[in-house]
Amino acid sequence: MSAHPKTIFHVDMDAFFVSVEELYDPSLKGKAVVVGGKRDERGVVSAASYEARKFGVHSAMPLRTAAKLCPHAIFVDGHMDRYQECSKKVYAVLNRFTPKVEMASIDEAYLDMTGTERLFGPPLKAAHALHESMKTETQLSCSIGIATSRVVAKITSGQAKPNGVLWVIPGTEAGFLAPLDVRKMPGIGKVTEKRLHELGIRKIGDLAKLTDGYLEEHFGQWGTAMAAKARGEDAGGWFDTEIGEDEGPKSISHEHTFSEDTRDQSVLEATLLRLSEMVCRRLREHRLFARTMQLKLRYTDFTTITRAHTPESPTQLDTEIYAEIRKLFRDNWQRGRTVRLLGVSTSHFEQIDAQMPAGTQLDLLAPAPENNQHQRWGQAMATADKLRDKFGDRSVVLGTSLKRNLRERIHENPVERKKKDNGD
DNA sequence: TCTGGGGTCCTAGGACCC
DNA sequence: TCTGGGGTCCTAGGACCC
Repeated sequence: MSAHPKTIFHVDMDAFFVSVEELYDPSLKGKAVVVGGKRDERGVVSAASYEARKFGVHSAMPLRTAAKLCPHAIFVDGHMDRYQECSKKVYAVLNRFTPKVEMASIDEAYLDMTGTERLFGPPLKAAHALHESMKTETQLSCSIGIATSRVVAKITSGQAKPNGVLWVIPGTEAGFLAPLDVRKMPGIGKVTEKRLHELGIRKIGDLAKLTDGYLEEHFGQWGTAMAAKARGEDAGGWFDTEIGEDEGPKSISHEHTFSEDTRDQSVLEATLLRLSEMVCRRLREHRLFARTMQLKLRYTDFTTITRAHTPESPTQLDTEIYAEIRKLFRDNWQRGRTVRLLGVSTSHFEQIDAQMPAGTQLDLLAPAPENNQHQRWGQAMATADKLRDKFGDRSVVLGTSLKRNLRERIHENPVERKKKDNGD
């Protein structure tokens, strides 16, 4: 332990999706509520109220299972836009306590509160003030874990749930962690838990006792990191990074599970077009250009494949991304085999500053003749995005001439175009 | 019980280069 | 010509998280 331990808060919203739904429909309060879809739909539970949890319902459980366990539960669809809105309000509250905030997901955040004593007093006092502000300003309750590392803070907030504040006094980390099941450790899931159990390791304390050598032998690099975490240290990887650096997304994806499996090529390709458009729209919102495009394909029997391609030049154009995705699909789909899910993912981003005078950076990305086209299409798509924002996704479809044009470009053979670009 | 959708990180192998 | 070793990029799959 260093001479000046850090003070890390992990703030975790209680039953976030359910609580937000209750804000919109107060009659849900105190009832068994399941967020994620209708009781007879294909899908899983996104969140369950504490009342529903009493019946064994938990997130990631199939909706139909939840309906059997808790027949009187109220099933509601998720509303990501609402959760996103509330998440922003949560962030605003946190940001008043320290600029070193990092949203780890839509409903949880890490705060580096080191050195804020003069402003907010000792950790517990600061945490209670934060807890109070959160309640009054968002009408939502949270739990707060306080510790000297991210790992321990995260585990602590879990122990504090619901609606609690818990502080692990510096120096007592190992003792606090020792009696907990290994499963409580972030990063240890079903599979690793089973492997640890087979080795007779059940508690975090068991883990902390083992030598680095033993763990590395069985789990590689991950093993030594686990041992350090069991002692309460943020050992390498993401946990070791400073709090508050916003790095932007590393991948952007959309996927869709059909309500009924299909082998209809036109349906499958229309879905891929839609997913490509959704992905591209978000690329443009983030002003990102992607190099790697990945297709995900899940058959009825749940076997899943991913196929990726990384061309030289990055893009954010629907036409180009769809053309790649469709090629990957046609090359890899076993024709006639029914499909359960399709997904489109992009990664390997390069950011191109929109303020830059037109034609400087872009020249590097596309050969001269293609370049103007490129820019015009970029502008056209951005305009379409704006229209959709104004009038809604459903009501505004690409105009017919634009659409025809789009179709023509999609049907261009991408391989032929590439050859031309290279001057072959 | 018949298994969503959005992400992150890690591993392992092959290609390719020096 | 009978083969080393390291680094980097790419791909595929999988564990894990909310």
